[in-house]
Amino acid sequence: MSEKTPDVAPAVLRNNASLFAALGDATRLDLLMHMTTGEPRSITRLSRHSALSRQAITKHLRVLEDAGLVRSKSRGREKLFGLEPGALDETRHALDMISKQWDESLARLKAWVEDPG
Amino acid sequence: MSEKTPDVAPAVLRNNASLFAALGDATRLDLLMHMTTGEPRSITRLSRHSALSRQAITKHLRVLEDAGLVRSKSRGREKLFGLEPGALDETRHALDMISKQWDESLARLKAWVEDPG
DNA sequence: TTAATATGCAACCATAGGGTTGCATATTAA
DNA sequence: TTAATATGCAACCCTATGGTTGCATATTAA
Repeated sequence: MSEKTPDVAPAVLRNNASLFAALGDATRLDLLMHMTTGEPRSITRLSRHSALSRQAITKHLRVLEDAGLVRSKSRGREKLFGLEPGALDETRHALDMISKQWDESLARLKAWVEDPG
Repeated sequence: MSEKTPDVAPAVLRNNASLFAALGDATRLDLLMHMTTGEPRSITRLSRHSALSRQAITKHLRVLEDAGLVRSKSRGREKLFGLEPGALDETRHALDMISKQWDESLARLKAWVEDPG
């Protein structure tokens, strides 16, 4: 740490690892997108969009729920999944922060960046 | 697809899966944060911050590079890694998009959201 | 009551992911 | 030329992850 820049954007980002990991799967992103429209859906219904088994979808939904991206509610024999409000806010904020640091850092290193090879 | 809402925010997000996956690891987030300060660093230097072996760090750096988050340049016997400008922009944009959809969707379902359990 | 539907649970499988160590090779410093 | 430094490559290991199938159980519809 001998830089002139103080260590902003510290451990913050690190805490988002599991959230990013949850987003790091195409099937789960598909599920999220389907949920981005209309009312909460049952597991069976969400499974219809996919070629995967219901169990596979169930597991993915659990990952999303653990990551706090999704919330579930049991209604009768079915379990409805919907989006968790504000779940992405924190992550977006973290990304904005690091992105800002990024730009500042790069501005200082313009010369190297422009002649990388 | 019998909803009244058209399927916006389509495959876009899906394409970011590998990028999110790359961000979904604490070690890699640490590396990124270290790179967010100062000039490009060699593998050995980046390894010093961690308890992991140089090889482990090398692998992580490769993942970051494949995801387009980082760029490397060989200088003499060492390989320097630095941030890839604008790498996060696309992702941030995708997140903003889905987040917007999210909010709209949730607004429509306020009743359910307010009484989840 | 009976049949159909929606899940949950558990056992299993194969592969990808994260780490390590040892050895070879290219640069740079003495 | 020799020694030290920075990487690359490859073989292994163990565990997590993503999927499957079969069976049990709770609800709802006939």
